[in-house]
Amino acid sequence: MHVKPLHPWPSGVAEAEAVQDRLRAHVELTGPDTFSLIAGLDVHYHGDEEVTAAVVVLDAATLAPVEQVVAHGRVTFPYVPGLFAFRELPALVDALERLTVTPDLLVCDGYGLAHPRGFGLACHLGVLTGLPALGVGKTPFVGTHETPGEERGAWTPIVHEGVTVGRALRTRAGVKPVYVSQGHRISLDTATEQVLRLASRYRLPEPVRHADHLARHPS
DNA sequence: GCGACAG
DNA sequence: ATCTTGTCGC
Repeated sequence: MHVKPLHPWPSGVAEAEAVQDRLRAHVELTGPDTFSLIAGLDVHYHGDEEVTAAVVVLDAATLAPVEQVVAHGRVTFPYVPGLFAFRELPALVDALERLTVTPDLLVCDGYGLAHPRGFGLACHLGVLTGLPALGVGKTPFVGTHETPGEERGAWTPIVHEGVTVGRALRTRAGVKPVYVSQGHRISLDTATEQVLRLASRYRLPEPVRHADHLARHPS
């Protein structure tokens, strides 16, 4: 599939923040509410600079894998909370460009709107591909939230600067919640619904689990 | 001012 | 992210 070029690529923190501030205007918070091909994305780190990015596309109805691709690369950007996307984006875009099918939803490992400047990895990937995208985080990042109820499906809003930017969602009874936020072309209700549907067996959505496995054990 | 801070 | 064993539970 085609992905918009990453250029201009920032060389430092200030430039990276400026890129986020500029691209944020392109984010759309509404979109389709059903999907047929769902992609999970993840990156695995080896040593200091080497990374493997993996994308796994699942049939939305059966969750059967349709296509799997990996891309190897080197990380150039330092880890700065809020600029995390600049570490993983090049390898993830390489992997996406190797797909022969075009998914209609990207499930990203990280945040979308729930980000210091409202433009996390899921927003960035959504804008570059033009596809609906959502982010699933494993630990709280920005904003405040109450602990959701212990039952599967329970959720509470994540509020940042007076605005709801995501939800803490319990995907399995008695297991730590996950943190869902919109990336691009999706409503918060639809993002929540998809994550809950994709995470009935495990805490994290199946597409992300498949991608994580593939990135660790490329075949 | 200081610490905390997606992966 | 990663460095790491056993253990509890389905």
